[in-house]
Amino acid sequence: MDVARAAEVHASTASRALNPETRGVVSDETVARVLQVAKELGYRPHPLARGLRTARSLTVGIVVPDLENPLFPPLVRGAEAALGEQGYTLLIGNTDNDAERTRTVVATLAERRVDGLILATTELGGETVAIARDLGIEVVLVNRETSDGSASAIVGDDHLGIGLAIDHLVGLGHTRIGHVAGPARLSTGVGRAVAFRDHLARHGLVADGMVETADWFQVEPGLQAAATLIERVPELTAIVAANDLLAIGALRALREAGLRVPDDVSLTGYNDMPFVDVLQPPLTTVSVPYREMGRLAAQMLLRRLQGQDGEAETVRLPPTLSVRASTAAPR
Amino acid sequence: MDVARAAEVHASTASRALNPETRGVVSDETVARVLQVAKELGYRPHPLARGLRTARSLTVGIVVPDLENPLFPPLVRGAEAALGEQGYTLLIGNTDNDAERTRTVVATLAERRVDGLILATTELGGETVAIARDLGIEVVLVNRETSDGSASAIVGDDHLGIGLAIDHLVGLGHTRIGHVAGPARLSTGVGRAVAFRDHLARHGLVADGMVETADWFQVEPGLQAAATLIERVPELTAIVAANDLLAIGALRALREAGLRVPDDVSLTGYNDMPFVDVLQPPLTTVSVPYREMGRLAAQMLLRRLQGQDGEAETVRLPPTLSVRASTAAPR
DNA sequence: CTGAAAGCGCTAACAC
DNA sequence: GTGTTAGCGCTTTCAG
Repeated sequence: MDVARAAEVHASTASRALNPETRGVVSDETVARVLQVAKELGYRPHPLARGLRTARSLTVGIVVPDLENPLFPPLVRGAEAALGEQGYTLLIGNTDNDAERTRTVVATLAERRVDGLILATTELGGETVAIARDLGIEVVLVNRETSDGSASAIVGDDHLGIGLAIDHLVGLGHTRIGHVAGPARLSTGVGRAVAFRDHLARHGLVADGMVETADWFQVEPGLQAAATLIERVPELTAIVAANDLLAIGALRALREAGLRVPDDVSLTGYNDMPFVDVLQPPLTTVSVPYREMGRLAAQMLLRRLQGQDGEAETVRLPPTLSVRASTAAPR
Repeated sequence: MDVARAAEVHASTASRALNPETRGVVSDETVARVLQVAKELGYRPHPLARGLRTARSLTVGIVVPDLENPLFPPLVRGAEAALGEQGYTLLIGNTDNDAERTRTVVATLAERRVDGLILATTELGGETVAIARDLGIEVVLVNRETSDGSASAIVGDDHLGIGLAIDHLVGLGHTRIGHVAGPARLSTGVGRAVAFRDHLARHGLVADGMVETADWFQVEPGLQAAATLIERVPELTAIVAANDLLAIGALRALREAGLRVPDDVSLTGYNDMPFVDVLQPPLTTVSVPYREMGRLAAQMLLRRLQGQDGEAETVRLPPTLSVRASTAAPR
């Protein structure tokens, strides 16, 4: 260590002076000299060497199924910002929704000795979580949770979000409200469908026969499901879609059926994806604070890494409703 | 190294057997035994230790201005895929378009000893490139280039892309074509405006007075610029927007002016952002292969890291035209 | 073809 | 408060 030589101290003393944690042990004078010299020499610590010694890489991995799905970038961005503040760097892995790739990606990140892992993958048993745990890697889930709640998670409060949409529609006077649900194998699909039924019941409305399930969170399945729904229940005046892509599909189905939005049928989405505000009509949708979720997930992970392990906790962030022009009072 | 012990060879022999590059030096029999044992023991090499010794981290950083801009995720994803295939991992840094943050992010990644850097930041002198070079880090630019062409870059061929849009419109019979240009301080803004003039000239059409510049690649500035343009040139029958957001703004401006798309005025965008195909009308736009660009940037970087430095080269990828319903023959 | 020895840059345990 | 010593896990000379 050339800094040590230049400051005329031993390498270990220099190391202690450079590290805020151990700095207290060194005399103020020495600390000052070392820092001074380090600055002059433009000293940059070598994280690989440090990591080799301390078994901590100051590195966190984030695993997403599909970065091109507009839901994930804000998550990644929020996490990156929070981690950067604490001197951590973010490694990214994309799994293409493939279980096999998920395993490889997690294995790669584990091999890289990430200190922690933020998992945003969708269809994933507790399996991956267990693997990570075995390797001694802290895990925080984001936008999903394990069924047994054994892992810490940051999720949006879907029950509340669907409630916002329904309250809004009921407030406008709608009583025949349908739901284009997401796939039953995804927790978001099921959860929102359950919430839909709960909230209708709360308002004394019937949900039977008002739900049609799309088998994928995509435009085309949304179109299909919505078409089936409006054919079966022609008297409905509003549709709550389980996400924005399904809503876009529903919008098309309605248009193809000769129905106008919102004049004939009101429509709501979920997620507030970029540019749903420029659709025709601009979509009323539930806005989920994804960036904040990424941020919180990172912070929770860091807290756990800094020792305060404690119980696994699940934070459920409240969404808000972005009211736009796709909803109106029924005729 | 427990693998070595179990295989009853020296650690260095095991190391040689495990490394494909040096494997030839070891007897086939020994190689087989070591690989066998390594497999049984589930041996995973420790990249930090290796990196410490070899001064290579098998890590690449990507710097983007704003991951939430839909242009960047495909870039990152393409890069991640290509790097993963070669055993490299991707570190991500977001700069919020801030020069100061760009410096810190690059510094952090450099400190992490990334082997190479993919830079997708927009407004950036050769400064960052120079810094990285000084630190001995290979750099490849993506979606931008330095003015002097000193750094390797993968970019879209904007001149060709604008040509596709104009040829399409001219082919439909349009002769009075306007341009909503992007900001003059961005290379994409200027480049596309120049291309617009070139291609009109090629078709013997006049560009004078047909260009209006938006001062930001956003919906609102697009609306303003388009409004000004159609007021000044009411006889125009088509607008080429310099990007999709500007096109969405133009769509609104046209609608507000009581003009229908494509009946009264045809409209084209640029980038083929997610969901412009679900606009009303679906937008005809120039589709840029961003994922492919990310992929190529990563591959070019890897090639340079593997020694074949050579000259800096700029690859200009041809875009394609996605013809949708926002363009039609003039009345 | 294989073993021995050294060292990448840093930090932790142990002296003094 | 500071120096000494050792070692993280791996690769790379250098011998033999």
